[in-house]
Amino acid sequence: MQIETIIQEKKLKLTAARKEILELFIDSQKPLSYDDIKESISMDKATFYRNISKFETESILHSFESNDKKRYYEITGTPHAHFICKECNSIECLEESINLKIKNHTVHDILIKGICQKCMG
Amino acid sequence: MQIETIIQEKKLKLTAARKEILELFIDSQKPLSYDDIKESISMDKATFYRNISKFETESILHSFESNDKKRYYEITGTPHAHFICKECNSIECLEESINLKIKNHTVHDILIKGICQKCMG
DNA sequence: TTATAAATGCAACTAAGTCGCAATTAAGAT
DNA sequence: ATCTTAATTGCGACTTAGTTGCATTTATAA
Ligand SMILES: [Mn+2]
Ligand SMILES: [Mn+2]
Ligand SMILES: [Zn+2]
Ligand SMILES: [Zn+2]
Repeated sequence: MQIETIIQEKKLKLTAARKEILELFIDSQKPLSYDDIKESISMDKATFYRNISKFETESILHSFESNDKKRYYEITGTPHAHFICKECNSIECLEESINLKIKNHTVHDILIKGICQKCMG
Repeated sequence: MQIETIIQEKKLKLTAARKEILELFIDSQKPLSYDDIKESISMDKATFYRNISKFETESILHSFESNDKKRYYEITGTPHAHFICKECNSIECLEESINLKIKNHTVHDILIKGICQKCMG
């Protein structure tokens, strides 16, 4: 996944901030919040959120609200559901695809909440 | 569903605020946020949230975070999934039960996000 | 190069929810 | 019926995630 290619395809300017953000998300195996990465990036949070916003409208990233009031972002790739632990707030990408249809509705995401293995003791 | 019975079973004090909150949630066909009902209640928001919190630990209510940064609460009854429209933020209770197991995880809730009938045009 | 629209940093702001504290009240004991 | 006391309440101040206005900077293409 080439950052320059992604940016050029969407006709966006390739800035240092955008490179930093995309590198982080491309390398990450799980969704990240601003809070997760604020120490690893050098831009202002306004810049972070404005770029995230643009990446979302361009479908480069997508996001969901977790249980902890934070929004989590990840690269748009193979669609998959997420498991959120209500106890430790950890998020797992579920690779096993869930086939789910609801008539008169278009399903985009599935979030499953419960207790993860660690927290079950 | 008798409010007095619910309160007494959990050994809570029956206050005016609690009556107001429970009446609203018992009558509602869908989950509600503080913002949805703040005009309909007479207590302070701190009182609302403290009572909601107590009701959640007593399993009288349960809640989830939607797409709009607000938390939604509903009476704990028959377990069911929720559909959240990403466009209009409306929430629907899905009565058709979804059978879903993930090994080494306890599933409590399922949130499905997408586009509702209204928003599909 | 230079022009210019887009992007950035900063600070001030918003909105949902939380907390400390003094005053009030529900409910059991007298 | 009144007293006692822990639980509950209202208020205001606070926290936290994210947003916005504006002056400055920068990526791109003419
Ligand atoms: Mn994922
Ligand atoms: Mn419901
Ligand atoms: Zn966990
Ligand atoms: Zn909708």
